[in-house]
Amino acid sequence: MDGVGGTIVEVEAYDHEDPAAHGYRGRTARNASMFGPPGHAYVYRSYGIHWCLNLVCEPEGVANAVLVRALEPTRGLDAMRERRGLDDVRLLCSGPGRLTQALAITREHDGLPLDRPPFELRARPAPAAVVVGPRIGITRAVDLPWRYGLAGSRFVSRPFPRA
DNA sequence: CTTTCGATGATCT
DNA sequence: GATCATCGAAAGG
Repeated sequence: MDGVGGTIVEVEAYDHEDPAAHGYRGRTARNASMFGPPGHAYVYRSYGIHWCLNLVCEPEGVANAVLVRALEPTRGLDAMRERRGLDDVRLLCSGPGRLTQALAITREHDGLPLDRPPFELRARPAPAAVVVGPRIGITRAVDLPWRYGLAGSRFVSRPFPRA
């Protein structure tokens, strides 16, 4: 993504039968890309201020997606700092609205494939240790433990509950 | 440390 | 008219 990026350290799952998901009540103009082919982006405006990035999951035609909530920044740190108006690496991408600002993701990226520029999504070289917990900032299906984080990462948007 | 609250606009009812 | 998968600043302990 334009020379900036990092390692995904926190995501949340949104299933098509999940009352908290945008796709739950069927296809609309906003969530159309959620119903499109897997491996593409679903980007929407949040609270009129922020953008949020989802990775559309299979199967095609079913509204399953994963919200990217935090990255550990690895490339283009200075560009991110400039966009965010911050120096603290820890705060550059530790939140769904923050990482889209740091990466300059907007509605223009909605529906784009994640394996081609400007995106460049790659698999992690080795399996990661993962921690789970309840999702953040939602009002329905609050108890589903569908928030996943990289164990021990200091770059998650908020700490995970202690085991 | 914690809680509260305003910003801001598209989307949905 | 109400809701919202957020953030950051401000105020209170």
